[in-house]
Amino acid sequence: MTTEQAEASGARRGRPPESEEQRERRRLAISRHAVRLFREQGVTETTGEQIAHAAGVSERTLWRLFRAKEACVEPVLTTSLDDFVAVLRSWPEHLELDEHLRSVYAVDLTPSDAGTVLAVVRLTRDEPGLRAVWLVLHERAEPTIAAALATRLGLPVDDLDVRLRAAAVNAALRVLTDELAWAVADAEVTTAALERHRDRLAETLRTLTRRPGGAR
Amino acid sequence: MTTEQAEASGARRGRPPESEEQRERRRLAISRHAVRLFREQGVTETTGEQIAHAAGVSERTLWRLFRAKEACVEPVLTTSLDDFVAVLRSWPEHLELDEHLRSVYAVDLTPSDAGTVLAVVRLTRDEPGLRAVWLVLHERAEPTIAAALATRLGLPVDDLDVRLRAAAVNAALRVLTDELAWAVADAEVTTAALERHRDRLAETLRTLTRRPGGAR
DNA sequence: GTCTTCATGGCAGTAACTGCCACAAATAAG
DNA sequence: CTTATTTGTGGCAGTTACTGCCATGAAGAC
Repeated sequence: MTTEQAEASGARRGRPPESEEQRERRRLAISRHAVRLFREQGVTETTGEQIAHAAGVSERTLWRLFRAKEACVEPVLTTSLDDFVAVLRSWPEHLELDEHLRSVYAVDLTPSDAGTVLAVVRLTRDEPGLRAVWLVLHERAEPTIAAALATRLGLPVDDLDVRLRAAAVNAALRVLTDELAWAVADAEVTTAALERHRDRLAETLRTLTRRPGGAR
Repeated sequence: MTTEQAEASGARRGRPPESEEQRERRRLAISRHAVRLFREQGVTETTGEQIAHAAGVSERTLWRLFRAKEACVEPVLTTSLDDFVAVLRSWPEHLELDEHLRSVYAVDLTPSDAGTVLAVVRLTRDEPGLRAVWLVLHERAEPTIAAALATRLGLPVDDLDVRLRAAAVNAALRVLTDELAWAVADAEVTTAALERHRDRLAETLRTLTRRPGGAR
């Protein structure tokens, strides 16, 4: 039996590959260790060996899970973006985005990780490598934002207007998350701060996501 | 005479430091070599040693001028952003931004470098390191954009609304430049393509930069 | 049990930088 | 001109961030 046939029929024979979710969970666990070390001693002062050791994994597998040292913060940072994207996906037809946001977007960030995410965002100000990761992650989320807007506006996903709106939404999310990160500084993340953040976001997105022509 | 006194009085004593413009010109010259090599053989296949040798400089001084291999494309890429920022700075009070753009923004890009810049932008699609540089450069231009908008709107530069608009303008510029880069592909950059680009940019920025309240 | 596939860790190697130092270049003062 | 002073340059050693290769263990199907 050739390999192609084995793949064609669902007949799997050896050890099954690790599930995507499991892999992501492992990456997230390592990511937390990396973030802690980066906060404690700075990025350049933290070596890959230290991260690997702290996470209880060999340096070799660390480089298999992350292409670069700075990429170790990706899983923590994406929790924030994923939450926002999830809200977009659940956007019902009969609501404007700002209304939907105010109703379901309780926290913008998984509460348990909110402080950690915002701490990393603050780190990105002085660590150029981390800033680059933050920006790349944001841009990576843009097609998903565009997809949501496209269905909403009844336009193709690659429509230029859709992409421009998605980029604007994305930029607003970035600026406001930065603002939130520095507003809370190193203090505890309060519900009030998160609500203020959510309301500002809703207000900004309201004008960006309206259907052209005004009336529904 | 102590050092502080020497600095306080303008009495300089040794070899004068290189001017900022001269340094930038040298960086740009090296940048063109790096871009050529990156296009010919890919980023990972190009070593710092090759770039340094091609530019006629030692590897040591290459690393003094650029913090990382990927940063070698910065000077070429910034020519494009600088042109746009220059237009913003010359924005007169009596015009809307789209009108101003259509009147002075002849090419968006220094003609001599337009093709090179757009080639690098296309490279950023598959080279994550270069994409990160492109995004970081864009964000670095944001405060300048915000400053122009702030004077225009009569608001402080750190005002949140100003920063949000600047980010949106910035995002639009990025999306449209990407679009232009792929529209022209590897063909010669035509005037028609550049005009279409400029008009789309003007159209998009029109709504983003209007003074609130409608009437002038 | 065997066979197959997948993940890990170790080890060697390369490339990307950094620190240090000696030297050349450029200018002012004597 | 010589001397003193400051700045840029190149060479070399050293560290760190990775990559390729291989042997080994783990997790299933048969």
